[in-house]
Amino acid sequence: MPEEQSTSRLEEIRAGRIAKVAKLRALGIDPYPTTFEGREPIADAREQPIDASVRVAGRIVLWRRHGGSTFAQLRDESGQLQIHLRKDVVGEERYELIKLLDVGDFLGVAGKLFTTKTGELTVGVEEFSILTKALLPLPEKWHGLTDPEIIVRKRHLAMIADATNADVLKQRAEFVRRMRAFLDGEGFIEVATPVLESIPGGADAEPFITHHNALDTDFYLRISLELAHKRLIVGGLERVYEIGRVFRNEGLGREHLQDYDLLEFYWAYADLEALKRLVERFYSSIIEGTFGTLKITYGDDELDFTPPWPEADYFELFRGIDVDLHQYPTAEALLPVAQKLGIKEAVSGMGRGRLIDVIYKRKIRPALIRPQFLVGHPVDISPLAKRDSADSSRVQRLQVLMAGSEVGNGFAELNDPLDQRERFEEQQRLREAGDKEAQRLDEEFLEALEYGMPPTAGFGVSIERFFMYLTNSPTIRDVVAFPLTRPLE
RNA sequence: GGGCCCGUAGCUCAGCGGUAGAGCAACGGACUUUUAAUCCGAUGGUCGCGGGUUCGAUCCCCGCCGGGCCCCCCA
Repeated sequence: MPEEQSTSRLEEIRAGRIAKVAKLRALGIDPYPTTFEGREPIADAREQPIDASVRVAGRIVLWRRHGGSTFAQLRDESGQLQIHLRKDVVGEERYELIKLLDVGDFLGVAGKLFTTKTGELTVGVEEFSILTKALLPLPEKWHGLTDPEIIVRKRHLAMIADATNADVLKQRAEFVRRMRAFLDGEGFIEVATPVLESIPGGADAEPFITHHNALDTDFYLRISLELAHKRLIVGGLERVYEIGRVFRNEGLGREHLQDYDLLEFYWAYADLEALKRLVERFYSSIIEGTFGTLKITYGDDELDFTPPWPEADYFELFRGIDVDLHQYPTAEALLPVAQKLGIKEAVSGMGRGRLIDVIYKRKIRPALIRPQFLVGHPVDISPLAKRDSADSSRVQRLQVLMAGSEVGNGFAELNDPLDQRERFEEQQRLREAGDKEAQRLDEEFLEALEYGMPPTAGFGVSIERFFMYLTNSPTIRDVVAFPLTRPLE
């Protein structure tokens, strides 16, 4: 006697639904018709008066059969509406078809609005037609999906189970739309620059490597947009911006992705003060436009973006932890200070910039909660920014901070080609000393600067990072449709 | 890359050395205004994968795979 074939529940359900598809076809009904003429969004239908005829379509998300009468919930992108099917209205033969329907299927219905005795707005269905037969069952109606792995790997399913997944994506679209609208309104033009680069530049990060077959050459995926934009400024454009995907070969974490959308803009003949005022107006516009307020809640914190924002000075903050950066002009001098502060990742061989950066990120940044500018960074951590004319160890730079995190970075762009070359050479030395994220010397960029770049202010912000904080999302993956996952098998 | 935790039915979860359970969904039936509808019935499992210990492993041990949180890196 042969072993009974083990069939999983899922396979049984799927087989049962495929059989229903066949039954529908046998009855001359197409389970996958092309359209449903004259449909209106459910949200619009809900605005209609009682007794109005409506024609709506959507996914069946709830299904309650009571013999000769059946209630169901239909959901489209705009909303959800109850429908009521009655044997005596649609006819016995049509009513039998509901046995071939399942939660998850798409249905189109026409009928008149009424209110049930419990007060729920409902379509009294006169006609209905199946629009799409689903083969796989939906998650459980009460608890929905909670498995974080499925939520990330099968976002489409998570969106069906919980529409707030889709709401975040819609809100992000609005946020980005307002970014463009603001910058367009300020006379910036949107440009597109290459994703594949010979030398990745403009940021401290490890790149991804890819290969071009026809040229038989390796290329890097860009880590920022900066250098290409400055070449456009050299070329004569005065206000440019781009919203583009960048790629950084780094670890994953609650506020880190390996690919994300960076907004950068570059503004010729503007200085740091002008940039601050523009950034305040820009953030006010996109935040208030998208969320209807400038007061944002993140975790336990109330964050108010109403300008003008307070300003914190980089060197002052260090003095606040009893470190005068001017007293430690070299890495060797600074290292014992970092170690005394208990920063375990401070080791010999690190450059001065890295040491300063790690002290800042460990001891200072976590306390910068309210929206504010951070200004006056050391030149060591800002190889592309113009020096402060009053103190050449510092640069004309601003960062936007909120909730202990960076949500914006800009500076007066370094346009002295000889100084830029020296900064790159210093970065080069750091690379050779083992700093994988030190920047690379880009001859083409240096040559462009030698043709002359007007005084320029530039600014960049990670859209996902910023948006994560604005939406009070616990992790950055929550604001991305399909975050990277390890492949299965 | 390191530390801790998790993986049982399509989904949400119990069980934790002795023949694998519940709710929802699905299947058959009753029910023409329900709201997680209700009621009756019958199903459904390589207990992530591979080794080991044991008379016996979903359970204990080791390894692997996938995931989460915290570090590291970074916006």
